[in-house]
Amino acid sequence: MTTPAHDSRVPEKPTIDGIEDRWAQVWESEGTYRFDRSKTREQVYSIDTPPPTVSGSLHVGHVFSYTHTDCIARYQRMRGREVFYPMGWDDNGLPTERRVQNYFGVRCDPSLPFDPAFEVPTKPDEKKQVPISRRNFVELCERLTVEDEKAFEELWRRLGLSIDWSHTYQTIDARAQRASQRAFLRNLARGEAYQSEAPTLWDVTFRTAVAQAELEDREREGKYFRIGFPAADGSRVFIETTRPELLAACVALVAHPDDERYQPLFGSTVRTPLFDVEIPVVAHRLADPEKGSGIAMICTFGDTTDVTWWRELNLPTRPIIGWDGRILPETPEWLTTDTGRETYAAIAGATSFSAKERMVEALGAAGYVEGDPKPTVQAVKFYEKGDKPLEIVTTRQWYIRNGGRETDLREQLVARGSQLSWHPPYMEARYRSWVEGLNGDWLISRQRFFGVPFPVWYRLDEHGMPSYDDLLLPTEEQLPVDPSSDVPAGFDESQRGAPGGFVGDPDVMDTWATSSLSPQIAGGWEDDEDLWNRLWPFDLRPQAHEIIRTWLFSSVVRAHLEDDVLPWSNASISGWILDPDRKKMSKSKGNVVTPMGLLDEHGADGVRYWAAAGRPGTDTAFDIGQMKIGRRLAIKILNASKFVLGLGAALPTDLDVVTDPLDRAMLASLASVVDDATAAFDDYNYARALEVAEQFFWSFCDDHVELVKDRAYGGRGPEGAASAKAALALALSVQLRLFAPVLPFVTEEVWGWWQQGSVHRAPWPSAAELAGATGDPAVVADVATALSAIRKAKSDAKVSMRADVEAAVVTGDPDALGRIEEAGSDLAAAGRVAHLTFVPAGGPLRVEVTLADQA
RNA sequence: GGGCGCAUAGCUCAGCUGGUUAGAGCACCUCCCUUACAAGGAGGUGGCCGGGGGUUCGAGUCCCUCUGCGCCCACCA
Repeated sequence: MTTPAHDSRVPEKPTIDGIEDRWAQVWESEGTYRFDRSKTREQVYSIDTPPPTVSGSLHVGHVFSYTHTDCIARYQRMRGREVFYPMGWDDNGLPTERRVQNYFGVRCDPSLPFDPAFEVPTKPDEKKQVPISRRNFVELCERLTVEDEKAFEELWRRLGLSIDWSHTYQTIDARAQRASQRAFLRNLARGEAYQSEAPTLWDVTFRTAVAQAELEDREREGKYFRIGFPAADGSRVFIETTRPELLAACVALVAHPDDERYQPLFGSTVRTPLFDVEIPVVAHRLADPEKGSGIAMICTFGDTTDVTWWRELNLPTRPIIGWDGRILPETPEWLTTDTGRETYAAIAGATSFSAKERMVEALGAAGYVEGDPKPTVQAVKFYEKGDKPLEIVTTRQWYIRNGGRETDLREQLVARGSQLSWHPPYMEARYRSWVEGLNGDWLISRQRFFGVPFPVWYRLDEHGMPSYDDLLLPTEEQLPVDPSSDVPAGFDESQRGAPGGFVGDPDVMDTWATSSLSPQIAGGWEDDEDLWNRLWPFDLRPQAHEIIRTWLFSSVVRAHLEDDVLPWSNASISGWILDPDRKKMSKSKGNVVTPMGLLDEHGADGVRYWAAAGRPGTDTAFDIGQMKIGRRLAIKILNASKFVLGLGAALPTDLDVVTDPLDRAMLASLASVVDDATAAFDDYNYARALEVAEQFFWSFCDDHVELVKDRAYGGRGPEGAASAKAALALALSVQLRLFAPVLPFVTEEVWGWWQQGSVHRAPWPSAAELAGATGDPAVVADVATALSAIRKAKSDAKVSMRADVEAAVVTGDPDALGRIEEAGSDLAAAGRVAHLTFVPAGGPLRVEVTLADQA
């Protein structure tokens, strides 16, 4: 009994145009990728899908990396694992806020009351943004993200991601808020979360604190000014600084303890120019004798080194920069002289830029500046999403311990990184160097609006001042809560802000504080224990390399603290898309070439082919050419399948019908391809799996199919035909399944012509199903070589491949000749050779071709 | 300053644990409308495998070093 032979389901003119929408609909209605939650943990393969930032643009980079994960998901599914493949949307946080501001022309002013009748400006004016209440603002955020998420979903479906669309989440939705708040409360209860009033890196544009992981250095041109500080004996101590505007915040001068030039000064004091504040000269190992004059001024705070000095040397705090990045308007109390107070008045309220100009002018006029300013290029810390240098201001913030201050925890987290299987392995180095280089705990609070609020209220004392040690917390059952509208137990709304009452924490969590819980959110942690136990810990975290320090590390921290485990066993790291000029694909280019446009033009399978050809972790050039090749491969699969099935080929129930040596050799060769592809996929190397399958496929089409064509048509009797057709059908079935993870549409299309069900739920091919074919793969290679030689003779003679050959004499070593002779009649038929003879001889394989007279 | 990665045909890249004359696609040249496919097929041109040392019977493949590029990290007065 065999599968029904060729039937009318094979179309006359097959095409790949338009098959994406058709199959996407079938997969949806059939529930092809629906997660079966009756399966146990051992049967499940769970993926912690990266939630894309929906307020960002749809970019070819998305298509690239999400295709990689989909290939793995499809492979695991065919291997028989029940794949949990959810989709999340990262919609909370600053990117959305910024997009809403620009899109609608509004800005959030938390002091305004909610306006139920608010309507967005008809013409957004970026210069004059309309101030609106926090609730109005959040509603606009939600309105816009819904649109963005639709666009992403449409793209993902069109690309053929095998996601279970019944498992989606948003990082702003109630489930994500509940998980974030619950995890935070547990961190708090265990002492892993704490608040602290401390110098914090601060973005003056967004007016929020920024975490170490969100910093980036940017080169900036600056100038060193050489400034003299009057010493007690009337001499001057010269320092060099790029930030003279901070002079009023100077609390000490510092030099290296071994620096003989300055040793006599340690313990003495100098006075700040113009401000006339007496400050000590101190010693610290971090002072670099090679830099500038070897002695530096310490200000509160110019950079993070200042913070270290300030902390370790117990220096006073004299901040002059406010939350808006401007010099504080009030004259500080430590300035006591008239000149000092006048000088300060001249810079009060100024931006640091103009304050610098005014200070340089004043210092110069008073003769404190020596020489001309020296230009320099310095690396300055920026918030990665900001465009003004960060300042350091002292604020009260929430932190989670991440090993930045404790050796034990840090070592545990480094060890977690070693337990994780990295693909490719060298990516672990980025993790380790980041964790080992941490210099503080994880700052998770942001002074923003569209995020998960801290589930915390503070009791107010009789003067209406919050007591930060007296936290009022919700129970886990109450979550999620918004402390700005919800009321703590035992209070009512009238007590908000009143003496003896309460006040809500105004801050929201950093977006990483939520997305670090993506497996918990997607997997139903504490909300759906039944689901959770079938998934946790996850099998795979796919992500990009630039967020190892943020998303990957913070996720490891949360799982380590909560459950003392790794959140997943594997991490696969994708590279970037590069411009043709080897630069990271820019936003502008990404917008010109829209992902949807690429899919329209090259087909989803074509685009996926390009993506899957990029090695794991490797930055890959954006290459339309590869997409065209992929599209051609898909069309070739369609046509080759049409041919095989058009012969009436059907899957054999017993491999004994495959009697011909060439057929058996081809199947044996395919078996080793299956082994290679399987090993590659097990190693998360979709690119290699594709490569070996593709290589086999082209030679299958060019050589094997051509060789057996005549026999399959019945040219040498029914037994030979049956062997050829059975082998072709089996090879087709195996190859369709090999290609299915990368080219889901065309393989499904062909599968539908002759098989039941979806190829994507069919078993991954195994060498075992080809084990009956105990052929010699060398036969394939040798016969192909001989066929090539005959073709070359025709090509050289500039005649058609159909031209008749009078005689072909094959010479070579006896073993090879024996192998070719086994397929001699196929070779003669494919080459149209009248007399094929074999002459054993030394040396490489040769074929002497005598063409028939051309009529 | 420390670390990671990359450097193979004009272009984009394979080359797994070292083993016969180094591969693919694109591009280029020549030819072929052949009944699966002209959105195709056949054949061909093209490479001191970044430079220099070393290990080995044998190195694109391992070691050292240099150069160039990219990225990550670093306390950037």
